[in-house]
Amino acid sequence: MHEVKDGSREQADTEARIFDAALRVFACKGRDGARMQEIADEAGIHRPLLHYYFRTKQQLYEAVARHMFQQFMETFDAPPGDGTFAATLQAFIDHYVDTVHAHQPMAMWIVAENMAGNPLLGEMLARALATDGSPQRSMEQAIDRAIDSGEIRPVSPKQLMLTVVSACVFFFVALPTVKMMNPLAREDFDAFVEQRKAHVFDVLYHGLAGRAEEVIGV
Amino acid sequence: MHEVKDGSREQADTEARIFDAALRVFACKGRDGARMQEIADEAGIHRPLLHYYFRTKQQLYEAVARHMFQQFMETFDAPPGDGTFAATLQAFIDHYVDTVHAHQPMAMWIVAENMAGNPLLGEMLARALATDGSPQRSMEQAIDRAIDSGEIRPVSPKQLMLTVVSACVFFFVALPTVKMMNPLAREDFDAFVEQRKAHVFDVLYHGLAGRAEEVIGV
DNA sequence: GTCTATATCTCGATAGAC
DNA sequence: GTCTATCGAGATATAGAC
Repeated sequence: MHEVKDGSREQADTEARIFDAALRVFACKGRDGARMQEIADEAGIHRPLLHYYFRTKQQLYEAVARHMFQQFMETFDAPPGDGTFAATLQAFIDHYVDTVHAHQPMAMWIVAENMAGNPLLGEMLARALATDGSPQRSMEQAIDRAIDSGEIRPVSPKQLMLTVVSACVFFFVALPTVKMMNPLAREDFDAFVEQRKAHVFDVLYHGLAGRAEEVIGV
Repeated sequence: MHEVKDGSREQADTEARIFDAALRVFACKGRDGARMQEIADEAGIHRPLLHYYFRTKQQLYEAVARHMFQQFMETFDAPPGDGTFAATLQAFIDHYVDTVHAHQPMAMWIVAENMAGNPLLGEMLARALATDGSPQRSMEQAIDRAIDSGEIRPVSPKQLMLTVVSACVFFFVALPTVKMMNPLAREDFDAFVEQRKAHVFDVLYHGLAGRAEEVIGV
């Protein structure tokens, strides 16, 4: 911990660099599609070091998968709003997008795992649901309360949750296509992300039609 | 074409069965993650037949990729509505979901291709944008017109397109997770899909807040 | 057109020098 | 802890019998 090696500080944490590289490669290519060579290149080290630190590809994958699942669970831990559902929804959207933005490989890994049909994600989810209770549960309850109180119209909480999450995540797993179709996304991605958070809340909460019968001046 | 072989009609179109199997496997696992053996198993034939019909894995992949890109382009060919933007949006959502529902591997392939960062999709898209003009262009124009006419509030057309597509596609690339969190999705998927089409239109067009100042009786 | 057998190459994993 | 060299398993691709 207190060893200081002049200019070559990077080598100090080879394990972390391998882990980080594996995160990206496994997320993008999936467990079977990933190549140990590619992970080594990404980490800037030679292949045998992967085995020195993590024995096998499978063990490296599982370590990475556990980490990404933790990050996935965090996406639902939005700070509470100020009482109104509008604030709760805005906070949820902001937190969701920010978390995925900070951990893009996690989003890709979730999708890759789903598409490949690996049992690993399902097992982790089943365990999480059994212990913590459904992670997205508190948001669904907030939706129910908002409907009961009359703040929002009646909608299916599960469908709404899916819509919100879809709107917050999908563009991260289709980035090249999105950037090709939206100049802002390729020229200033951070600005695009901020615009997106605002848009998603705006269109979901207020809708496109807005208040057609709105009385001017009220 | 007119050869009739008693009970063994299945063998007639081996090539199509290989193609169809390759569609599913490449979509789920990506180009590098897919195994020729798995495709052969999925098609119910022996491995060498894959090479008899398509020479190499790469050629087989490119053939299915071209096919899936065609299907992707079709997702934007929604029938015109009856003039109102509401009808146009509803028609777009219905068509989008139905097309992806009918061609689920296509949706997974688009996402896998994006995540892997293969240049193939980018090249196909660039060519399509250069010739046909942007595929989603007509929908964006419809949004612009609806804003100008005052039918809907001003929103970014590109953000709205992304939101609509996200809401229509994402659940297909995260099916196991969605089914784990939504009983209807696993017990009656077709009913779930219909519910989803209705929900997406409803929440996007009317919004959650609805008409807060709505005057009863108007 | 379809199978069996086999050649070739890539990838994961280990041994051993430094 | 990191590199070079190499083994063995698994994957793609082909040859040749039927």
